[in-house]
Amino acid sequence: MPVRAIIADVAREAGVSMMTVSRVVNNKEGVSLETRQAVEEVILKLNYRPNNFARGLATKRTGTLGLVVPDISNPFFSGVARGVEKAAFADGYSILVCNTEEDPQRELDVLGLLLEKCVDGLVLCSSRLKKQKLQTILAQYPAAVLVNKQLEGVNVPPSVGCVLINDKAGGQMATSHLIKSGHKVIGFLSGPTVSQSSRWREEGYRQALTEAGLPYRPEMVVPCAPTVEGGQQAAAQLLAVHPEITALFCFNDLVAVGVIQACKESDRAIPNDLAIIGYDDTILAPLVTPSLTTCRVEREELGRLATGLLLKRLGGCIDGCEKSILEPALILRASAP
Amino acid sequence: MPVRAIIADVAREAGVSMMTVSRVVNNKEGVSLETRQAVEEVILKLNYRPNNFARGLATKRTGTLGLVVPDISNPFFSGVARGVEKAAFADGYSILVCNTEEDPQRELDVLGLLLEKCVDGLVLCSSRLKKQKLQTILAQYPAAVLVNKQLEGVNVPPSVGCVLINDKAGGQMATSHLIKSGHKVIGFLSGPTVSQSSRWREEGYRQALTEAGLPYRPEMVVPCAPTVEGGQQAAAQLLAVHPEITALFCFNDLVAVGVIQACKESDRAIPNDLAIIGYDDTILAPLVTPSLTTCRVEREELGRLATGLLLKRLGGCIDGCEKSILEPALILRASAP
DNA sequence: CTGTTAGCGCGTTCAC
DNA sequence: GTGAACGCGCTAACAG
Repeated sequence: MPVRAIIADVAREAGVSMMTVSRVVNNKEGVSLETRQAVEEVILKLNYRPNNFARGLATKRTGTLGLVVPDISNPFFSGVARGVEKAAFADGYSILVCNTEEDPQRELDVLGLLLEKCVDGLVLCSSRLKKQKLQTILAQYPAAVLVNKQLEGVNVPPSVGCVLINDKAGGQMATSHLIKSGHKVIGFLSGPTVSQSSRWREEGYRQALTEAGLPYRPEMVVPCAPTVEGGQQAAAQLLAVHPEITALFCFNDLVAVGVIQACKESDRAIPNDLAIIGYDDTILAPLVTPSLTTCRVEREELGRLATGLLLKRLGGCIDGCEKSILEPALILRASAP
Repeated sequence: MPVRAIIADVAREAGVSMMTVSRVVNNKEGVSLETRQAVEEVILKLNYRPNNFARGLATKRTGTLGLVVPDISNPFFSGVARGVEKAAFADGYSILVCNTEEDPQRELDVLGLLLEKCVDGLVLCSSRLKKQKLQTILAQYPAAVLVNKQLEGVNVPPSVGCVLINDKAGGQMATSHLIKSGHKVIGFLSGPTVSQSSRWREEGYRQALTEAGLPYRPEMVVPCAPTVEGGQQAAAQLLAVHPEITALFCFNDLVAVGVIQACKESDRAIPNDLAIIGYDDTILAPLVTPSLTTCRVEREELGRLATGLLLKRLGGCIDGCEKSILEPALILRASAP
């Protein structure tokens, strides 16, 4: 690796002071056109690049954002990451990505690490930390935005914002669609019991039933692992006990695919014997057979929203931008037309 | 945000010099047990965290690696990213992730940006840059590893390594499997013509045919967009012209799914009328109907390999670790049992 | 075992 | 319009 030119090299070569070079690099006023051009030539010639570290030391700004996700290989979070990266890059920031592996201790570790790296701001997705602990940590950051996790109460640092998915609306939308199609007995495979999203979706499911004058029956709501297998097992059991069910709303697309497989085994036709609605609109949804009706969550948009909020805060806007809400959209396909 | 304690604060509070604090923080020798404990207490009390920037300025090491991918939301690259992050984190590094959006200019931009951020090393996936340009840039990095791109010749900087997928073996494996199953007329939907991977897979395809004494017929190899639609169109056309084809090897799983859809339209039974093999083993493969036989590429492993190579180089090992090769594995499912 | 000195590369303050 | 001096927070090299 060739030795890198530093600002002093450029200054010497151009016969000016370091200060002048600095002004040119940062596009500041107070340099004559000729001087500026001369310096720029030397910069090109020496292939000079300012050292972001030294700059950060002097300015207290690093131009780096932290992004913490449970697992970057999960399509949901990689979609969010894309949105974050796009928005951040457009504003001159780069992002430091860390996985928590769903492990609270590791989440603590990476949060500490990002602090040492002096990120200007933080986007934290689906935190597993307790509110108390989370607040303490977030307070050390210049600014932070939580995705998919609500933090409420008097002790929330003013620098913390959040972006949420309107899961209640999603649940309601899906359930209403099934009701409008004539279904009267609708089950909900609700995913992990610890999931906040699951609760909100159930809330929407429940409200749709109530508004339509249909009974809410707790035995129609069964938790399951958020996987194909989880959906398959839960559906098989539920349908065995309650064959009167004609439609299932599912926690996510994977669960819905599991239901499709269960139907194949039990020889049920979709959507005639059983209508199915998933959640997320992953790449799977249009490709499985039959294609899946699902609630679309714009993952990139989620990342963009979060980053936008964060950048606003970094720009000085502290109040009035504490929360954004992303609305899901129902995408109709063959499994519940 | 509370003001952050710095090393001087700790030193003052503990009644020692900054140097002693530094030694404690970095677990260096030369500090008595009591002093060490006293300092550690103050560190905890003040919640002191070293500033990685200042440290980097002094040591020339930042503890940060750059990861450049075409698109982090592409499951292939997010899988790789996971592997990179895991391996990096285990060694105390964090990663700065940038997307190129398949745009060479943007690739140049992010490569420059990462240079300014003083990353210790770089993992660059599927570069679209010309060799000449790439070499010039990579030479400025302390160390770099290319994924899925070969860089050969005398001018390759010694600090550059690469990790490749044995696509020829993959193509051969898939084609041989079809031949063993009795197929004699096998087509190849080869994906984008610019793809290096595509060429290697075709090479393997060709070799398998030749070894089995079957003719290689160029008209059986048709390029297509690496998408479901691309596969569907290409398959429809190819099968219309050459109905004698009984098996298709596809550039990737998406293309294979397109072929499945084409078969549905033309009422061909899979695998009886047409056997299909995909590539990558994405999440889709086991879930579509029929499930897809495919060449699995361990994406996380790819990332781990790349990072391992990079870290070795950073550790000083310059020769003898310039190349790693990842072997794909044939996963048998219903589309070509 | 511990502290002092110097400097990493850059931007800010104030002079000229 | 330009430059010199100082400091950001930390560590390497050298003293004590």
